Amino acid sequence: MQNKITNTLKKHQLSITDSRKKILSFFLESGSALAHADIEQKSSTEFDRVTIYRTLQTFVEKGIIHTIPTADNSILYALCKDDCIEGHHHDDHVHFICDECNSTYCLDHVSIPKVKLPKGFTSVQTNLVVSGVCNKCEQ
Amino acid sequence: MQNKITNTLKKHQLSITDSRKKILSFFLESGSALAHADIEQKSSTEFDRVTIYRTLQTFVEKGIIHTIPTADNSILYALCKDDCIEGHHHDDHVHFICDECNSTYCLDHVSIPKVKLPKGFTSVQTNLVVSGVCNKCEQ
DNA sequence: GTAACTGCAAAATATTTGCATCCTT
DNA sequence: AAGGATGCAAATATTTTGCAGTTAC
Repeated sequence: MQNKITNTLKKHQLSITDSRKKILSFFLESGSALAHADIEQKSSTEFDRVTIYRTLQTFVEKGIIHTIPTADNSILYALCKDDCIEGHHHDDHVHFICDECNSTYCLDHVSIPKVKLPKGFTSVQTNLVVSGVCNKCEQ
Repeated sequence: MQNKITNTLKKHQLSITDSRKKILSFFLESGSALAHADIEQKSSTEFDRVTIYRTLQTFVEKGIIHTIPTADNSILYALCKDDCIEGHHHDDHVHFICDECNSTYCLDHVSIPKVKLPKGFTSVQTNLVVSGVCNKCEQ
């Protein structure tokens, strides 16, 4: 785990610092998407609010995480798959938000179907967010 | 136009006030989605920032407008089609954001294809946002 | 040693709330 | 007249920026 973390940071030419390691581990452990507030809560007073902002921003720029648009306007961040190149995300997968537990998942193996746009419209990127009940809350 | 506006407000049991009429007219005129900031800019000093917040919130509650999640975390609002019932939006259509002119459109006639979710996941709502180049910026 | 990163303080921005006043019905 | 809507002020929350001190390499 610690190895995976430092490797990821190294691969993106970021220096290995405590806050970066910690924040990255939050994502790996949770398996779901996190909001700025989630991280702040998890970390308590370990590091500064500002550091979280800057770290998340850096991670997005480097292609380690990506943002997920949500209906309620909170920004969510989730780990990118390995083939996200710097400045060029491959986010064409489905995001799922559970209405029960409020977790957000990247359904990487569910791909977004092509949609037919009206004449004159050209698609560059597509974002699909499904909300409902996840497999943990099901029953 | 003025008729349509007052009718819409009446239909949702809202009292007809200047700010509501004005804000509703912005949506009808623009034809695309608007952010809080857009409205503030259009209205200049006609009415208070707080009134805009409250009006947008009321409109969303009443089903006159709905929010659109965007990647850059700005909240956008757009008119609902007539069959949005209070507290129960029918937003299952595609939203399109133009990277050139930054306008957002509701493509009401483009429906969202069903996606197959992993076992245990149940879909309640689906949100599809496509970004690219719109028909006005095309060429 | 140097460049990059962090923490703190503070500025800038965005959003919410309370209350008195005004407007719609 | 009564209830709802607005404006203003202020409280709260969120995000950004500058700079000095610290840390990674």
